[in-house]
Amino acid sequence: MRAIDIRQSPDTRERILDAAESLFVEYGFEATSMRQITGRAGVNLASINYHFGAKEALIQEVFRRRLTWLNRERLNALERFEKEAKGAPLKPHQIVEAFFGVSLRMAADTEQGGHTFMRLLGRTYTEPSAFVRQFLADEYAAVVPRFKQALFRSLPDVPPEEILWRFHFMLGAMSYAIAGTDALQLVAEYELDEKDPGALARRLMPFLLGGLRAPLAEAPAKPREKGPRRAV
Amino acid sequence: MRAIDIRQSPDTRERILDAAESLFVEYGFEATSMRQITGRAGVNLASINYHFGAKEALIQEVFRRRLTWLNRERLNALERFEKEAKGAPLKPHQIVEAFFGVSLRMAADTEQGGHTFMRLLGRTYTEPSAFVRQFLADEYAAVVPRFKQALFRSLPDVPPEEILWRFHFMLGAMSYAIAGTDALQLVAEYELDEKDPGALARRLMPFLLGGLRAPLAEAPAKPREKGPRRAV
DNA sequence: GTCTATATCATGATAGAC
DNA sequence: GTCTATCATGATATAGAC
Repeated sequence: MRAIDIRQSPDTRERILDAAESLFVEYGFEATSMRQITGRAGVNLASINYHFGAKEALIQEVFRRRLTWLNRERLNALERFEKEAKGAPLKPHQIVEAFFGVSLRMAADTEQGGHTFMRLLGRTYTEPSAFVRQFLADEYAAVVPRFKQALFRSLPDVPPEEILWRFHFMLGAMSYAIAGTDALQLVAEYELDEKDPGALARRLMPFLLGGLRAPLAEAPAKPREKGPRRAV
Repeated sequence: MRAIDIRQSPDTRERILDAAESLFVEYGFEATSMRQITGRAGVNLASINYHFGAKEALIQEVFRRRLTWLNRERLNALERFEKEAKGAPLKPHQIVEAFFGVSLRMAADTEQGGHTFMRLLGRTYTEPSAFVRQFLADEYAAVVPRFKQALFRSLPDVPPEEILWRFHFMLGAMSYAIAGTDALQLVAEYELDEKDPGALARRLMPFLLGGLRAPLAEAPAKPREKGPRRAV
């Protein structure tokens, strides 16, 4: 009968994951040493290898722990809307809400580490490391096709290829908006309303929808078939 | 009277910068060793320290070399439009063209390494390393205020704070679109028209403008003062 | 300016006592 | 499961001959 040591709860494994997550955001994967991680977690150096085997496996577990949940939530949200719609195509704002709204809500959670994780995730989309990229691709394999289909149905007049590009652009705007909070200071020397965690979502969602529904650009070289040629 | 050695031109210094630039994109700053750089450049290991002093200084020089030019081009483009306008506010699309169009044109240059550099730059906005962030902030100090002012004048009905957020979002969409070409495969398993270097600009610019000019979100809690309440 | 050789240090990983 | 001690490796940086 042993009392739980307060300083040790949550358990070692979880403490390592939390410490690694926050350090990866601050310094990146490569620049973060295992000594830093175990130092911040207050555990022994060897415990990382005991619990995870190697640093690479630890990195993957940091992502898996939250990403699986996040993607299930995204699918749940999408399916709720689809149930409501009873077979009709969804509205673009519903699809955007299901995918990006869920992410932004996670990013607004500064208590349980959701914010930290979303910053990390955002930076990781442009991460060069091959094994991380492969890992992300696998985790998204179940989600992305569903959202693509929903967007195609929702915007039948927009060429599918264009929709994919814009999905890509939206992902970029969001990732960067979350990950690059520091980069925000490049643009605004004074502080914006960062303290309010909901502010980002309220500002970003209209931007995303505006971009998604923007009028199409005209084809590059091919001249219009009808109507007069514009004089240059 | 000595003939120029073909294998050695351009000179050592430039070869190091080119090799470093491409390796930084592939592996990141920390993960790229000086041995890799000198290896790819075909020069001696010690030559980095001879020419640049330390790795950190090399990193800065990789950026300075192109970023100074890029930002001057951005300002030139802005000033050309302002001259044309003769004191009138610029159109949003002109400002976006001056800032992002110039970047995208550089990103389309796959011959002289502009593409490689813009990918690197995009990733670096979310770079954790403190000295890189400081360096970027200094390089942008002359440019950003000018574009902010132009945007404020161009969109007098949009609150300045909102404009800054949207500038931030645009920067994110572009950075990510350039940096995360690999992440594009997350969304589109088949290849989009990446080969055409102008395609990105043609697709991205409408998206950016659509986001920049999107209707404002309503204030969160504060109810509208005029007009009927919508039934939920 | 360029090379070889090396100093110094931090890293990821492991062996083995407890 | 947790610790100490240690290994092997690869990192940045430099000294000194040419």
